[in-house]
Amino acid sequence: MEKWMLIDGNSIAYRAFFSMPLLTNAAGQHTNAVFGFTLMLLKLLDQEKPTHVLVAFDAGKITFRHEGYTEYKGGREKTPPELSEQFPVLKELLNAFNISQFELSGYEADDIIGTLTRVADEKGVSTVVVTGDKDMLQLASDKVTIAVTRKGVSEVDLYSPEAIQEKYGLVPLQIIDLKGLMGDTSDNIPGVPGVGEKTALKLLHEHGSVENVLDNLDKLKGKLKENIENHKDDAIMSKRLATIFREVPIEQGTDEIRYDGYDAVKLAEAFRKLEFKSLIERLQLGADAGDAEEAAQASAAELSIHVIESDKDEALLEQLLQTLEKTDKNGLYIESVGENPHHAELIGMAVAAEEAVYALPITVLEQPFAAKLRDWLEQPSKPKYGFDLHKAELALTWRGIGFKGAAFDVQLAAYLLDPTEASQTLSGINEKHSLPAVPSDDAVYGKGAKFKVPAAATLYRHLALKAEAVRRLVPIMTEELGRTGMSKLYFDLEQPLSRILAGMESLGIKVEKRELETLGSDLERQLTAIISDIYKHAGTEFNIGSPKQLGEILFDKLGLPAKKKTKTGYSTDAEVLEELAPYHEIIPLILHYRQLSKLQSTYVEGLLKEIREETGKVHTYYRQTIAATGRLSSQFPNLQNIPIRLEEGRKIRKAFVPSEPGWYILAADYSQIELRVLAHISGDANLKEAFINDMDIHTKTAMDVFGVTAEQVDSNMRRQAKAVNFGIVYGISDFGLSQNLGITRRDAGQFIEQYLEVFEGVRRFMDDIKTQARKDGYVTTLLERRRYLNDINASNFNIRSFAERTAMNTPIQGTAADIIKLAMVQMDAALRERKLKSRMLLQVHDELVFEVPEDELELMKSLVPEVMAGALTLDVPLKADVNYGVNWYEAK
DNA sequence: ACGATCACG
DNA sequence: ACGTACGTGATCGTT
Repeated sequence: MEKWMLIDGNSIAYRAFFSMPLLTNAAGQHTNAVFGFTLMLLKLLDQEKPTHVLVAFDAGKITFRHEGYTEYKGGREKTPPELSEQFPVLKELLNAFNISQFELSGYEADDIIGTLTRVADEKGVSTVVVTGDKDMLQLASDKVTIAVTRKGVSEVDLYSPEAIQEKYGLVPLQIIDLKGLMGDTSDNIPGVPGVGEKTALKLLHEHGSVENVLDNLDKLKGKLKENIENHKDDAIMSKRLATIFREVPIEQGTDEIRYDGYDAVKLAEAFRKLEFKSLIERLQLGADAGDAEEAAQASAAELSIHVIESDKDEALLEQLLQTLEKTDKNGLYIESVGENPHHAELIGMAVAAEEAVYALPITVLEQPFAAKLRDWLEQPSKPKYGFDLHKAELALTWRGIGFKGAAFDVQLAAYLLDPTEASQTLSGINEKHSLPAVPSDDAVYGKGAKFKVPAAATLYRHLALKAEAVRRLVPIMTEELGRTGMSKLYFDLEQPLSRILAGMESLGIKVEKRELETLGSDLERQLTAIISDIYKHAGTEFNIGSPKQLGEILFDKLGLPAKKKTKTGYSTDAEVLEELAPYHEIIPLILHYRQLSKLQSTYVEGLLKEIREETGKVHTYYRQTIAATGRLSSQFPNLQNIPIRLEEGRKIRKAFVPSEPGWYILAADYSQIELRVLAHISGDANLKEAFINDMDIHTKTAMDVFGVTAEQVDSNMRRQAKAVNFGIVYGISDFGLSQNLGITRRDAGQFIEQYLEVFEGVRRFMDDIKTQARKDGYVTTLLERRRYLNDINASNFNIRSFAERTAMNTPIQGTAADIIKLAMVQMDAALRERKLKSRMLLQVHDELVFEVPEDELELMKSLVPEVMAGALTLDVPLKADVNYGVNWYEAK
């Protein structure tokens, strides 16, 4: 027997919102309407046991009811942003429930439900309609019952036609007449003034319908008669407005709203995100929310853990290897201590295979009896499923142990699924999926100064739990990547790239110690001179590097005007100092001091510390799971921020040299990749044309914005146009541009307006991407990389504006990141295929750096830009410029 | 541990 | 009216 449940989504969400206190989760997302909705849903699913469920939503603001009565729903307060931000969340949650949703442009939820109840009546299917709106009572029939929420949302009153008769003395269709007479302030339906529920009911009991009341006006008298006479048309129109339209063109069959129960894993994940702990418990959706350690012990107890410590355990090892032979499903966890994998100490590993987990200290791998396990690690054909295999591979490599055959990395997958998720720990990912708890690393090892490797047994148990968690997470995350359209991005791009990055990092780049030392002593001399000069001007010695002391000297002692303040005191940043330059001779000295001491401490001393004694190389660590846009980041040392803009700093690049005598450094960088990407994704005809003709984009922008010819563009106009282009990429605001150019907000605003008039496709993109972000709660890049924007519907202007700029910037910056990553994978393949000796060393967001032997120079000069430009075909050409020299400085 | 500052794209 | 450009990491001084 079919049983349908049709829910008026907007109405219930509204009721829930106003009946619950404002709840928020840790991410600042309001959740009260979603919570109330869920309580109602769980209760009614249990009570009614429907076989089919549909939640209908209103779509858009304009419905057919507005035709002829534009004020419909006019007086209504705007939906509070705290509520509207919950709709995307609610819709996502309904997906986790496996409940169908429907909305149709131009119609309200009422009409969709009205249409389906008509179908239900025709088919004779027993149906319950859930709403907060008594208007819907007009749909009641012997098959259709209306559940109207009462006080909050979890209690409902059920109305059958009999119940309506009993309460109002009306048949269901007369509810429309009731509304026609009394009106409805919330929908701005006027009705007749002075007629409320009581009078309307009396009139209807006597005359039956609005029309009959109007035909029998002579039977009325006094003020009532006068009011109805004067508002005849209003009454007729109000009745029309209150009538639910039951002929909505719904195409799909009702089979599509079948409800077969929720997906516990998805639902648990959704509840966890929303922090509905009580509901997780109530539905027994996962591990108890109790003590993590306790839970870990409980799950560890169920887990059979075998420790392999010496050749006495050879039988266990054999058992592990046999299991690995039998099945490709495994979970590998390799533990290292320390942030820098090039220096990390490996302390142990665990492999989960089928029902058992095997844990061992890394030293075992170096013993002869474990040679086969080492082979397994080194075999590309033996798939490994792990967590942060990139780091593991590097740490193993430094220990002389090879690693090949990475098949899936839970950390990398988690990053793609939500690149902004702060907790990229295995424990966090595990918890998010409501799997048996794994204690956090902090809990086991302690953090910061308290870090300590625990006793062997504790360590093995922890590693075993992590390996087991990996094994369980792999299929879940593989499925999630598929569901979010990111399988290709993961398997064809990010995963291959992680191997390539590990290779680049192990290779390292040579840095001339002598060159840095020479630069350093030069800086030292200059700094000594500047420091004493500064002391002279200040009349006292102080720590110039202390913003606090500097502020006191400048603003208190020397009496310079303070411009900006920070949380802790005066701001003394370069922007402030530059404004102060005309007031005192000390200012340029301080700016110069800052510049030189930065070079000295970060780039000379800092870099020297990173050079490996044995090889003279530095080995950066590219992190693939940090940047929210999909870019890489670089650490220990950061080789993505080596100075270039000022000549003094640029000299640092002279120290970066090829590792083989007679070779060259070759650097290729994309030309205007972000604006080219913008041209493609916005489809702006003008911007596309500019790149198709390979014009100087800033000059072209200046021509269009200022309305002049190429010859008339002076350097200042070009500079301003360049700033506008930057602004566009960042998600423009007039204030931001005015700051950058030192002009008024008005002027900046006019610039932007001028720009958007000429580049109208860009304007459309900016508008569309924000709308789409509000609807979906995330934005994507060309390769479907995703970034969630939780704040896109925030009520706080600042927070929301930030999210909007992010919505505009992320597809641009992120697509550019996609493209250079593609180029890296293709370049790696090209070097292998052609068996070239040249090596890819560095990536700096839009630039790739290689070391190249002389006999490959000519080839590489054409190959690299060719591969980079051809990495992805867009509607505009991509372009890469190439340079080379005996060091990185000369490759310009 | 955190904020201010400044290096890069 | 609200007050900001997007994305990172290293170093220093202060708490």
